[in-house]
This record gives sequence, C-alpha cells and structure tokens, in this order.
Amino acid sequence: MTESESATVDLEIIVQGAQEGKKLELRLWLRMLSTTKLISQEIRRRLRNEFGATLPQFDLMAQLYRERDGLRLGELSKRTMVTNGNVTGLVERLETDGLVLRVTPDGDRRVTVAKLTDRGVTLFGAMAAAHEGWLRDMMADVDPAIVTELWQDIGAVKTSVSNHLSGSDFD
Amino acid sequence: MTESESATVDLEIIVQGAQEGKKLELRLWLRMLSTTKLISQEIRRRLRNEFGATLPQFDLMAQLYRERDGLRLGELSKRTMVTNGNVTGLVERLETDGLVLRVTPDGDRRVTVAKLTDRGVTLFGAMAAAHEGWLRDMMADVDPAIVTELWQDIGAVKTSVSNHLSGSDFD
DNA sequence: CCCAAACCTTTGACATTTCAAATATCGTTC
DNA sequence: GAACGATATTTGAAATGTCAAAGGTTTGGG
Repeated sequence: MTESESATVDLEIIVQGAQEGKKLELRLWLRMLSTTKLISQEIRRRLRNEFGATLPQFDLMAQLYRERDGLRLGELSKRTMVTNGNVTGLVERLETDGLVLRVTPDGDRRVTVAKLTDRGVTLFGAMAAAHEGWLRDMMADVDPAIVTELWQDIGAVKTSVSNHLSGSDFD
Repeated sequence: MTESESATVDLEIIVQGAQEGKKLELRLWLRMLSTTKLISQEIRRRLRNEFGATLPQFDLMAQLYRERDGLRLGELSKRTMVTNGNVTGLVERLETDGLVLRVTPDGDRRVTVAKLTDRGVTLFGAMAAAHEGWLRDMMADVDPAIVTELWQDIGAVKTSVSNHLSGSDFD
C-alpha cells in the first residue's frame, strides 16, 4: 500500500463516518426513548399529584371512556398494549376504587366486560382535560408545523417497525 | 393589520386546525408513545431470546461499556434515567450473573462503583452489535433523510419539554 | 351426546418501576 | 472532636411488566 492510497482511504472513512460515528437509526431510537421517558415521567408525576392515579390506569380508562358500553378484557389488552395478565389486576384495583365495573355477560361466561362507572366517567373527564393541557404546555416551544410533521414521520417509522417484527405480525 | 394580512392568517388557521378535531400535541404524544412501546417490546423480546438479558440491564451495561473504569451508582442512575433505588437491584442481579463488579473505593465509603467484568464486556459487545442491527432492520423502510430530520425535531421537542417541567429543573 | 380444540381470563413467579423513608458516610463548623 | 447538614446508597411497599401455565367455557366434529 502506497502512502497516497492510504491517505485517500482514510479521508473517505472519515467523511462517511463523520455522522459522529453512530448509526442514524440507533441515535434516533435513543433520542425517542429518552424523550418519551421524560414526558412519561412528567405526566406520571402530575397524574399522581393531582388525581392520585397512575399512567396505566389513565391509559385503560381512556379506552373505556370512548367505549361507554364497556370492553372485554382481551380487547382492553390489545388497545392499551398491556398484557392480558396485567389487565386483570389493573381492572381489579380500579374496581376497588369504584371507577370501573366488571360484568359477565349472559351469552358467554368466559368473558368479563369492564365499564366505567359514573364516578369513573366524571373523574376521567377531568383527567383528560388536564392531560391535554400538560402536553400543550410541554410542547409549547415547538412549531405546530413541526409537530404535524413529526406526527406523520413517526407514523412512517411505526409502519416500518410493524413490518419488520420478528414474532407475530401486527395490525 | 390590513385586510389581506387577516385573510392569510385565517386560512392558515383553518388548514392547521383541520387536523381531525384532536389537539396536535396530544396526537403526537400518543403516536410517540405507542411507537416507542412497539420498538421496546421488540428489542426486549430479542434481548431475552438471544441473550437472556432485559432492556434495563442492557441500558445499564451500555453506560458501563463506555466508561471502562466504572461508574458510581448515582451516576449510572442519572445517565440511564433509572431511579436510584432501582440501580441497586439491577446491579445486584448483574453481579450475580458475573457481568458486573461492585467496588467501594478507599477514599469514600459511601460510594459504590460498578464496573463491567471481562465477561460483561464480551457479552455486551455482542449485544450492542445485534441491537444496532435490529434497529436498522426495523427502520429499514424509512428514508435516511427522514431519520435525520426526526432526530433533530425530536431534539426540539425534548428541549421544549425540559423547559416546561413542573418539578425540578433539568440539565 | 361427548370429547377435543379453541377461546378468554386468571394465576403465579419473577423483574422492574416509583416514591418515600431509612442508613451510612463525609465534610465542616463550632 | 462531636454534631449537623449534605451526599450516596439501600430498603420497603405498592403497582406494573413479562411470560408461561392453569382455569373455566364454548364450540364443533364424530
């Protein structure tokens, strides 16, 4: 290898790897993860302080809020990305607090349907309004056009990821 | 304000606000959250299947991998966004598995420093390479330019959020 | 009719998460 | 050099998370 060859190759490597040495996808993932964690923790803290609720509880109630007739536990599990076995305890605690009701329909005794109580509807209404305000506050410094763009582009990421899962497929 | 100015502004508002009735920030957040969860679960599953490790363990080892001399548990906590009380058990289990070593320096006996063992270094090297490949695969259908753009714009979101936290401030 | 496969939920074991309170050590001040 | 405030880690209670196995129920083929 001559001296000039070596120098050229080195330059190319430097130029190509100039993206701070780390792969783009990895860097994007790390940033998504830390940002999501940051927002989650803030929401969790406010939910706790102002409503005495947890984030998974909020998540679950949100689904029941839009389906006033209630949902089967399996359906709840899918919609919230919470494991089956997890929904059981979650609903159990919410029922203890008088926010959710469990019913077994006549037709199929395997099934349990969870439904918001009146108290649950009222409480969640307040939480949802606050929740939305928190998000607006937190993202106040981001240009609305960027917010929209992010929403679209993250959608593309989600689609790509969904199509490249190792295990079972995704809807 | 002239008439033409006003008309322009109104049009922009209409166009921007037409986004299906839900607030932009809320929709962005929900999409970020579900996408992050989706990717997390996929990585978790692969880490488990191929290396018998959990995501927090991977996260923690990543920090120790770049600081070969080890880190104090408090430092680890900050860098991984894992709670203090959490690092304890995490490191404990990793030590049991022979991947991490705990040392109390002579100077300050309050401190515990965690360090990767040789086995830990070897294992993490393999995990990191695989991890990066998984991400490239999952995001394979996303235009690299979009990936870069997302990285930047999510940075803007993170900055905004950091500046609007209710509790303690952020670095 | 009956049994086996399919479906829905629960249970159990274990790891992780948060928060708050307790412990231990250090450094400094009086 | 003893006590106090600051720092660092651990512990404990309650909730959530995964995964796999076990429980009832329903359904459909023989």
